[in-house]
Amino acid sequence: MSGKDTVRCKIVEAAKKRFSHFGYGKTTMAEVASDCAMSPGNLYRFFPGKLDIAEAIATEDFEKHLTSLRKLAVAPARDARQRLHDLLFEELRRTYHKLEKDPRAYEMASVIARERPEFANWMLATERKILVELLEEAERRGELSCDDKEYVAEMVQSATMKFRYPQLWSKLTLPALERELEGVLTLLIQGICPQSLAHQRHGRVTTVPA
Amino acid sequence: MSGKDTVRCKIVEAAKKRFSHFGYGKTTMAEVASDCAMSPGNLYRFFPGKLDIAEAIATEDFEKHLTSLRKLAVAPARDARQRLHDLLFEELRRTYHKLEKDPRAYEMASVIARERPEFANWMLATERKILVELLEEAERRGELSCDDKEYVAEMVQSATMKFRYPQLWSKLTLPALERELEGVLTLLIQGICPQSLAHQRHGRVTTVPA
DNA sequence: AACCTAAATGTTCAACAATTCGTTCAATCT
DNA sequence: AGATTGAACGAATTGTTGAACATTTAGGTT
Repeated sequence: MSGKDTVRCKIVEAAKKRFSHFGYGKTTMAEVASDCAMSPGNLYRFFPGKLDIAEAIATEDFEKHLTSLRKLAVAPARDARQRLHDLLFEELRRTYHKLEKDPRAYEMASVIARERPEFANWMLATERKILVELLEEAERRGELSCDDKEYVAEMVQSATMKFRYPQLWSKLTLPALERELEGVLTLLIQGICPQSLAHQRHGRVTTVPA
Repeated sequence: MSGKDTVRCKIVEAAKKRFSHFGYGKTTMAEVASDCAMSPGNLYRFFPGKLDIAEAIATEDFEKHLTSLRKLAVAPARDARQRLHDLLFEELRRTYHKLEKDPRAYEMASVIARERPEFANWMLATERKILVELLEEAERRGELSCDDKEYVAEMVQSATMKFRYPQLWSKLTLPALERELEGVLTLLIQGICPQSLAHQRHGRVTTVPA
């Protein structure tokens, strides 16, 4: 996205340090500017505003996250259920730990979510594409089949909403959240009624019971 | 719960009018008291505090809701999927319309949720009992079977969290929410992979594919 | 001309003051 | 004695004001 040592990148780095150390609200444009040895006004030649710097940081972080999700979605050694498990748990743990370790991240997340709802939508839609990839790969391998994968992916996201920004919606601990996610995942894969006890054993899912 | 024209009931009725007309925050204890032709101090012989009056109103309302949910959970003419559908949709529509029609209700809901988290937990647990009833009834009828019904009920609630206080977590319209809930419900009942295309047709669920 | 600065501007925010309101309780009434 | 009152207290809320801040822009520098 942004070249290595461009001015733009310098600004993002400076802001990253300030934001994570003092928080978004307590960081002034003047401080970020002086860290880059420039005047506050000059920042506006590179970013439309303060929020856009925060968005750039969030985007950079999210892109990193995405590549690891993409790997999990099509991992050769794991079956469909395991891959979905890996994906959802990676998501849960990443955001949980991020918000756990510094409450500054929480502040940034809520400011962006409030002021730039379209950004959150973009992230959701991007991750949905990965879910679709997972479903397509599963079909290719004959693990499961469903016709409208975009729709199914959307519903999976809807059902796992609670685990996306965990501490925004509940005060549950990570183990409690993991237990719930495991349960929801099982429901999503198998339905409420375990159709075939044999297949259920190893969580294997087939298109048509043998 | 509370007899018809007791003093306690008079207070609740007066508060109900004030709260829904002016909002919880803009209603003073003095006003409620004067509506009941008594002094502010006397209210405290009947309620520990202002929040407890709001809680009494919410409880009364919730109890009404509960009886209609209980009927839906064991309706004789409908199969398990339909009953779960009815239950979840009733829940969604009720709260959506309640918060739609007067934004005062929204204020009350969030004050209670913030100040009295145990109340929200109690509501969730009470509704979960109804879900368990539904599952037990389904097993009796041979519609589906699962061993730990308390656990399954908890997971169903977890997966449908988004639809419980709709406008608290998204700006979606009612039709959009209904479409999503329908999709999540299907996933929960059938799992991602439709095991038997024949059974899937009418959304019928059986314990073991014939 | 491209790049940057620094002062100007209008908005946001925090600290403080004033007021209102929930709650208590000593006094009053029945 | 038990029920009720209403003045009194402190917590919370509101209103206000001044400083701090994000953003703009008129200039200066190379």
